[in-house]
Amino acid sequence: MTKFRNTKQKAAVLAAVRRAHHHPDARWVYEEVRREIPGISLGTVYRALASLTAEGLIREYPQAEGPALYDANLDDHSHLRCRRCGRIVDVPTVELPPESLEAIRRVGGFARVDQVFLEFGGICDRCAQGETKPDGAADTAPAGHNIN
Amino acid sequence: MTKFRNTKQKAAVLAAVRRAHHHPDARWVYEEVRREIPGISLGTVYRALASLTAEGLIREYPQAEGPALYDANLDDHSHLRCRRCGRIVDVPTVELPPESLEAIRRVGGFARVDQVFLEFGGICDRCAQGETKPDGAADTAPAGHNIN
DNA sequence: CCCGTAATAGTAATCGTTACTAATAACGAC
DNA sequence: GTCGTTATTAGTAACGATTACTATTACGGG
Repeated sequence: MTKFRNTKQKAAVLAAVRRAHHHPDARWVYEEVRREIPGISLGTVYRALASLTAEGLIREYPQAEGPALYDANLDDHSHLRCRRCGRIVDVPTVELPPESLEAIRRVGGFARVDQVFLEFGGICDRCAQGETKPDGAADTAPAGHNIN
Repeated sequence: MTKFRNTKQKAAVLAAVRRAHHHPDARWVYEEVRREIPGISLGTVYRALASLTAEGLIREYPQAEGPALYDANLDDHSHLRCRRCGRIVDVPTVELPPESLEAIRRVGGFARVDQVFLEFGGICDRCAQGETKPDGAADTAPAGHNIN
């Protein structure tokens, strides 16, 4: 095990991530912690976030587009993202049938398949309210599988 | 609909993606096309890939880490990635039970949930061969859900 | 209280990608 | 075929997110 030290910068970063009521990125944490420690550097925030992730105190969600997000919620959960406003909410994880994973393992020619990365996309209630008839085209559409 | 023109650069990019027997990134396509059109610029490759994606001729898979990958396989499929060597193979999509999606929609407070982003992780056969007893620690471990 | 060394502030550098510019070439009209 | 418009190009600069570097500071075990 590597040696971790408890600095006030790291503590402030952890506190900021914990009090966030969303999934903050490094920049948000930086701005937040700066109110308490004005001289902190962005690099320190990045290092603290990486360290806290390594310590298992927070989770890191690198995104396909945009900066990585951080999450103080360590419980098993998936993310549901509104492709209109980008808002992300935590939702329970969906268990995949073991036989599906076995089929995937077999057809993929793998020794084992032991990770599932799952995310959901849709339109949140708020965005659905002020919605015009023709489904706008400026939506975020990451790689994945559309249904309906 | 926007107007698309057929240039030899774009055709060469499409051909390169189609003949790739893996999921190439922009750099690979660039090097590949350069053998045919030495003067092509990397920016043109990026623009061609974006254009072809918009035309629906290829698919783009932006990744959490590293460059976006491109795929000429338009069939519905998911990706299985070896966290040792990074190799990605296509596997059939797993259908999620509609009641799970409905539960997710409800608990998330969304108007609708119509996208699922799914990826699998594991160890491919090749990497499992030359494997040392203690499960090495230098593995790629993106955000997701571990099983077992 | 002291020392080894992890962590820091500040800054430069990296990587993938997009934006900009003037020049070129597709392609529909004639 | 010729023309004109305009999408596309080559080349390069700029961008955002992140990491690397360096000298300095400060944690925390002994």
